[in-house]
Amino acid sequence: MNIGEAARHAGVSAKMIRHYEQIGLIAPVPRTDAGYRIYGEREVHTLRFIRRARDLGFSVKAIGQLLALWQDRNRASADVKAFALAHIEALNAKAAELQAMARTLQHLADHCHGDHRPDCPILEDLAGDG
Amino acid sequence: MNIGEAARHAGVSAKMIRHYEQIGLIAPVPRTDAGYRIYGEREVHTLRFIRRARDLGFSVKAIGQLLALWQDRNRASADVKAFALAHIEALNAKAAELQAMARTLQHLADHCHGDHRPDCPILEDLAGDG
DNA sequence: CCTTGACCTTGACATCATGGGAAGCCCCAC
DNA sequence: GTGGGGCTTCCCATGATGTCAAGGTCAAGG
Repeated sequence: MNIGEAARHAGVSAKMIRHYEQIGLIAPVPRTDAGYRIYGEREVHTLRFIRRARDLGFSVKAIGQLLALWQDRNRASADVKAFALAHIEALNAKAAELQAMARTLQHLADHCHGDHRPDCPILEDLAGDG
Repeated sequence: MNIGEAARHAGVSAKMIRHYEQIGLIAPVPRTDAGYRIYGEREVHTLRFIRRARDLGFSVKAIGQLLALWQDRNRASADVKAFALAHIEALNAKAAELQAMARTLQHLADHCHGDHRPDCPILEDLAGDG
């Protein structure tokens, strides 16, 4: 199977597959005489794993560790769980940060007339005039 | 005032001040004979505005628009408000996305024993085995 | 046999905001 | 006049992805 087909099956762009190979996240695959990469079910499976991990917000570096855990038959589920919980923490922290920004801005917007007049507490706050 | 002092007063790194100048977010300032940038209160005020806007999650491009609104005495507060509300929407959407990831992962983690055994629904889900 | 179109290859560049570092000039205090 | 710290510019790196370009390849149809 060529890279394009593998990409379609895994839900990852061909570009990213090459990229993942280049940064060492996945191992290089065999090539045809013409230099075309050849993929099998096993590789597509790995790519799908990567795709799902990405959808859960894991960084490529973290995905590398997840792949290592996945391929290690002797890992303890506790290790995986700890890894996941740490990521959940990070996700929630980031979400909270964004919500705090939204709350602050909402508060400012609530006090803005929003009409044709120029006075605006939003800009006044940004300018430090408040 | 030199760039370092301006940076300290505004809470922005000197590196970023030069960058903001280079990308046109702020106007070039006068220089000494030796080529040192010279800043006054007015410039520091603008830099502080930029810093606050960044803290609220605005992109540099958006900050450019905010600066334009700030310096336009004829703007309607409605324009500023609409801009802010759109940003609030984006922030909330992003936060919701992160929380959805966290929720999914938490659900998987809840079903992981987290002991010495290798079986782990988290990896199984990522692998598509579920 | 040749063309056409779809696909593959590599490589370079862009995004966005920020930091790091190097080479070299400048200023002030001692 | 020297030492240390600040300034200048320029280049490189991050992280994940996309775009574009130039050129090779393959399969199908005339």
